[in-house]
Amino acid sequence: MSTEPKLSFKQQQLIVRENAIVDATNSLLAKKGFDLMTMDEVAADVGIAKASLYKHFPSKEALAAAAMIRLLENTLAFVRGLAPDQPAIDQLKGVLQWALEVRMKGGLPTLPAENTGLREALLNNTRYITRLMDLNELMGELIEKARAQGAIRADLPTEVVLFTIYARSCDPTLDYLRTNEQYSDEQVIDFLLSTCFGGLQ
Amino acid sequence: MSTEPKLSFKQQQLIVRENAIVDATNSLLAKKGFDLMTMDEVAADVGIAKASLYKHFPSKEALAAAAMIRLLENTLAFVRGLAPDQPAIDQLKGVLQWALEVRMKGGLPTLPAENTGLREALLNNTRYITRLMDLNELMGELIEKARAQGAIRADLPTEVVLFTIYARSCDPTLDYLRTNEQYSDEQVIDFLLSTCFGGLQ
DNA sequence: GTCTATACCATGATAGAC
DNA sequence: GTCTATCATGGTATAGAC
Repeated sequence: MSTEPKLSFKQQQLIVRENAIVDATNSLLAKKGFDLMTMDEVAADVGIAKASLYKHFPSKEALAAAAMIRLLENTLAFVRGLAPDQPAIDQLKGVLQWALEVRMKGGLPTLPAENTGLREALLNNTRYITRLMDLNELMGELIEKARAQGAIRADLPTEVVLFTIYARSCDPTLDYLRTNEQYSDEQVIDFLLSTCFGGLQ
Repeated sequence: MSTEPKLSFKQQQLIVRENAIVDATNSLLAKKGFDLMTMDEVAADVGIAKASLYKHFPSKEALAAAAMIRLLENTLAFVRGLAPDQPAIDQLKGVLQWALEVRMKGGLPTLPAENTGLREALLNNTRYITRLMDLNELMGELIEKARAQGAIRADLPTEVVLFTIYARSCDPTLDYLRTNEQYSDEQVIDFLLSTCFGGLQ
């Protein structure tokens, strides 16, 4: 993004360190969720003392929000990088597939769960909300384009389609099918994609 | 179920009290989730002291399990009461619709969230597991019948269909659409049912 | 079996030396 | 900015009187 060439060594070090912290947070958040993740664990995972964590991030909420914001920005970058001449419906499928692949590799679900302390914190985080609204707008345009092209049912409001795709990216079915070890990761993703867009019937 | 006619007054009182406790647990569990629900809240909601709670249920996990088991047993009763001559696909839709209506009225989602302390406790609760396996079997039979009748895609394993329906009964889309207040409860349920079985396309 | 009061512990957050 | 050591809070669970 920024093109300033000269960051002091100390500044670079700081960025690397903070990335490592967010990485650990990301992983723990995906594995245990916000409420069950402890700051002790994050610190231990990064290999620093807990007090040092608080020099970088003022609270558990802020730390988790940083991880969620990074995910959202990656998602935005992916959506902006989609081939614009591709059929809109294929672009939408590509977004969901990408989100599911991220989750398979230990990433976070796109949306925060409802019953978690994190949700309220995120709603008060303007940076997060801004990114989310940007994503909603981009996705909304794709959905309307796909509908105009006859690839999405006309009786479904844009909003319903949008939430349905978001929800599918967090679908617990992924975890259930994976613990079975009966299907490959690719198959599981195919199942989720095809049931989301094509339905069960 | 049991047909013994004579329960002492004290025993009846006990049952009523425990039902009230499970009611409160159910409601709080639906609203805040397992980790954020506190025993103080449950006690306050019922109108008894926290210590009294522990005379009825030995732990928070056991209390939450009781609520989940009651939900499972209600679900089983509903499935067993379905008209057997109805097309299997309609019976499946009926189950999902019923589960969504329960949730709308402040009930619990059918499955526990992954990242919650409750999940592990439930996996060690034989009573819960037994009920869950019973339900899985009944639903599995319905799914296979529906597939034989050509109403379910032949390329989807029974397991995938089963989990997809379960997951849909816990779908966060319901909450998101409801906070919008743009659609009636019936409309929201219709959206969820039709996207689940019919897909987005 | 209900209450009040409390033990006990996990965990988010800080103090203060280096 | 990192550490060790500590505080403060809140929440599960229990003791003991009635």
